[in-house]
Amino acid sequence: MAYKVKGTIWIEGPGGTFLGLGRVNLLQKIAETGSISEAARRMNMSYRQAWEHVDAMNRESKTPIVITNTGGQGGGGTIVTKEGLKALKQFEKLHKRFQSFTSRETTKVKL
Amino acid sequence: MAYKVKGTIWIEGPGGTFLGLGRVNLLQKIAETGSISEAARRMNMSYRQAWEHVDAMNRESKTPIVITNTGGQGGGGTIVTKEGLKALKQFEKLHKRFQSFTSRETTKVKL
DNA sequence: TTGCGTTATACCTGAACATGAATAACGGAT
DNA sequence: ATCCGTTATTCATGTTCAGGTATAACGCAA
Repeated sequence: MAYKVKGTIWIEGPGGTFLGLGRVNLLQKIAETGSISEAARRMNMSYRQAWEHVDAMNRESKTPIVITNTGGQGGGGTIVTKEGLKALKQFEKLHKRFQSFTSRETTKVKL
Repeated sequence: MAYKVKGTIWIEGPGGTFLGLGRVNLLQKIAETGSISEAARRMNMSYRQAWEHVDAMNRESKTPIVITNTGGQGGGGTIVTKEGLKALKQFEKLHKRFQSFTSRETTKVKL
């Protein structure tokens, strides 16, 4: 069986993508480190790209996904809200079900 | 429910993408018209892009998906093989099941 | 007031990618 | 031999996109 069913999946809000796999990974790193910069560094992602993801997520969400603080001890930081963690967990489950779907479909492909 | 689960899906061969929604639409048009050029015209796709899709499909398939003829009455043309039609139908079914999956998952999203 | 690390934003440049134009090759019909 | 519409391929160009740099704003600590 040389063929594989592959795909990508995401949750879309009224104005565009809300949550995808990349953003979920980023959210996890932010939750761990409390910092967008540090999360970006660990993922080998530019700060700018990370910030744009964060900004887009907040724009697509009624309730904030992360709360950022500028200035203060350590320069500031950002925390992932309760709603952010909830969305994160929901996407993880969705993604697992999607992975089941693709591998199940792969076994069905007869070419 | 403002959020929707969206995604894309495709069948991948050893060397890259074999069949996706765009290629399936193109295959259908080729089967109808017997011509890559005419199919491209009807889809508002450049001939080059259409030809590259066709070439890639044949490269990723053990048995040819389309057979092209250059020269002759009408300048030539291309036909979709039996295996091509089979692959086309299989992808259509896969895509329908994927659409069911995403709409089912959309109802599960609680944010 | 100065220093610090973070958030926030603008700008520039190089690379990847899509597009369109141009052209050759082909082979049956007239 | 010439014409025709198609397949097949190359080239130049334009446009989007990621990357890096640079810099301002912020607010607490010393």
